[in-house]
Amino acid sequence: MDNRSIAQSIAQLARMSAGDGHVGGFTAAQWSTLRFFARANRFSRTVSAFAEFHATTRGTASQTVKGLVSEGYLTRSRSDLDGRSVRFDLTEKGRGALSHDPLDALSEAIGKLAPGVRNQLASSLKRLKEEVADSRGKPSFGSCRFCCHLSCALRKPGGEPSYACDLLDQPLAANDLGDLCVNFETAQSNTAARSRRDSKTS
Amino acid sequence: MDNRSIAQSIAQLARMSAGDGHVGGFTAAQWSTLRFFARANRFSRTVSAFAEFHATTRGTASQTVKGLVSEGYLTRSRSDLDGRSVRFDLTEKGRGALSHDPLDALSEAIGKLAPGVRNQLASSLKRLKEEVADSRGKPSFGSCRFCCHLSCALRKPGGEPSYACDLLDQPLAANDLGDLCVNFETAQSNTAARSRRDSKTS
DNA sequence: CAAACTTAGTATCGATTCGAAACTAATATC
DNA sequence: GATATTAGTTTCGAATCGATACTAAGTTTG
Repeated sequence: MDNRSIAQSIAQLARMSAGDGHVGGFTAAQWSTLRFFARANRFSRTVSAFAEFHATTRGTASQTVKGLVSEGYLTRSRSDLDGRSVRFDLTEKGRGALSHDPLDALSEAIGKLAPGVRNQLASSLKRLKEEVADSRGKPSFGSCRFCCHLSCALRKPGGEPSYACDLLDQPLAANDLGDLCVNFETAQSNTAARSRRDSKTS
Repeated sequence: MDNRSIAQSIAQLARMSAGDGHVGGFTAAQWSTLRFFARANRFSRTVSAFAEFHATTRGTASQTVKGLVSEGYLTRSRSDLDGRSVRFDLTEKGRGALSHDPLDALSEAIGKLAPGVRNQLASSLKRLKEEVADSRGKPSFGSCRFCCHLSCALRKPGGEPSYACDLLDQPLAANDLGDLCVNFETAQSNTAARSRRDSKTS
């Protein structure tokens, strides 16, 4: 089986699972939006981050988000620190909608894999995501748990550790370590993210 | 990493790679169409099969195919055996267009994986595709090589083997064994395909 | 063998999505 | 303080989507 066939399998699998049109009252774009805002951390629940994640323009992303806000699945709130920034949060209604996510068919199939195979798959996908994102000069959206900007400190010996993001200089709750972040970066080869960031802070 | 996150990774990876809008002069739907007709065997290069593969309706699929025919990337020819059936074949122009496939970024990333990891990935994806397709009662589009309808005969001892499809009762060239087929079915659990077929031939 | 049904493909419709580009407003940089 | 950048929105036309209705060829069935 050649590389192209495998790549096409991934594309087909995604298409098959997400459905492309209306499933359960939402379009594919809307499902993707709900999923993103359910899994993104508080630094990443913005139109821009979602546009990056979804590989679309901010304009298109804004439209989709706007629609979901007006239907009560997301709430809109301005940031105190940056007057330009707007954060969107999933409402209870939004969280409820995700219990009928068409992607669950794929999740269940993944759950049936042997644990070793499943983990191998997860790590391969992570690797591919980083590779492709890097080649396009885009962020790959990983979780803080595997990010090089995560720092961990022990307040008192034997106590529970406290976490923080070195890049944004913000505290992180243990619960949030699995959430997606736009600023995700690995210690290794994330050349794209590095150059993107360096050009900013130079 | 939970099953949902892995599923979302697959969706994101596909989206990231295929791009969603115009890349290199083609829309996402057009790229997907070109890719399908490049890899499907002669029994499967139809509007219906493509609609199944692409998880869309025949109407939508017909539109996309029509556009590519009028632009010279596909040719249209009626079947001799079944007057309803129409087959579409990639032209040289179409084949040339695929040399700039945006999915190649993903293919290359896959090529960088260690051989064992790569094969494990391929087999996991195959498994997932079958599982999800089965749960939706749809075909999963595998290649004849792994299909339970493939039969192999040795004409003369020491000579090259000849292949055929037991289901359609048609000969298969050795070259075509890797192509995608709508009628793909494994010996194991393909209950959906079986019931679909059985209800037809009962 | 003819009526009823199924299958393959096409056409048309309105809703939605898409990217591109123009725009507002807040923040950075120089 | 002028200029550039960033976050988000709006508007536009083109393309896609699913739903539905349709034609024509093949199958089943009574």
